[in-house]
Amino acid sequence: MQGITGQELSSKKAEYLKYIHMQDDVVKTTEIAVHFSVAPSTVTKALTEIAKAGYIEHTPYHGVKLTPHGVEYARFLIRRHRLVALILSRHGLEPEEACREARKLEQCFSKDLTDRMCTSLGHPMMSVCGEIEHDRRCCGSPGERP
Amino acid sequence: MQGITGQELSSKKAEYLKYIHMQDDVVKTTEIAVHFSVAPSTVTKALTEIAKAGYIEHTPYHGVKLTPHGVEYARFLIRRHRLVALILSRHGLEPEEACREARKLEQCFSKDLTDRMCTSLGHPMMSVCGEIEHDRRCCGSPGERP
DNA sequence: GAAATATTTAGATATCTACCAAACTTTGGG
DNA sequence: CCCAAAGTTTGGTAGATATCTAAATATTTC
Repeated sequence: MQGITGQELSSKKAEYLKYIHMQDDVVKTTEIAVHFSVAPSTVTKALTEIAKAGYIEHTPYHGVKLTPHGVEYARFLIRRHRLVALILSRHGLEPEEACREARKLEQCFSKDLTDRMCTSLGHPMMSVCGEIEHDRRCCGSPGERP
Repeated sequence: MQGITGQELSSKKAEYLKYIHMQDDVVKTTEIAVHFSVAPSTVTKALTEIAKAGYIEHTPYHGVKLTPHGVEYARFLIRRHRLVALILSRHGLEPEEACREARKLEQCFSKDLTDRMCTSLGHPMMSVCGEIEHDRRCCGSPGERP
């Protein structure tokens, strides 16, 4: 997990990755295409690129599955989203709005910035759009140091 | 000032506009080119587009000057930048860092979001990189209502 | 007024993003 | 085992951004 910048994937691709992570099973191209209202070929192209970057395993005709690296990255993306949404909600936005606006902003937050905000917020457990999962190694969370 | 979204200009162009606003006089192409380390022709092209959008008056060979609309917009850009930097600094970033990171994020903050954060912060007068100027009509600042 | 300087124009390159249609391949149910 | 449905590949469109070089043009300065 060294060297994450938070900008490895375009925001659309990051949305795809988060979506894949949030499904239980192997995810099929069509499912993603329907969910995001785009053509299947658009999804295939994006998946190919995400796979090339090492976040998913794409078995043609059979769907995609996150790699361990992908799971780690997706967790970061979701945590980042929820932290940004939390901050927005603390500045007067309603949960819905905070979540929606966060989706526009989060792309620009680096891993480092995300971790520092997380620390400054005291590693909160809840945001306005879900739980925030912390990981020993993902940020300076409690318990990080031996 | 109705209908500002905050995304009217690309971030580079917004940087040019802010720079122009912060100079006293008419600003010359070369000056901008040197400041941002790009070729003069790059600047000319950008200025032409900014002028087309109505923010500056470009007298070829003689430099640029903000229009009233441009002044208003540049003020918004600077206020937005400083508010974002302020929030970051309140989350543990040093002034320098806050200002630098803000430059990466600010582009995504809409006028509306900016105004609401401004309100929630109590219309602060100072940020980490300069004063925050409020305007009766730019946000729900004190004194807005008769 | 000519030389030096500044600026603009024109023409290109490059990258990224996102998207679709059509042709082709695989799978899986019957 | 075949065919329709699902999925993929290929090739193309489109727009935005940002950049540069080289040539043309304008301005300034001596």
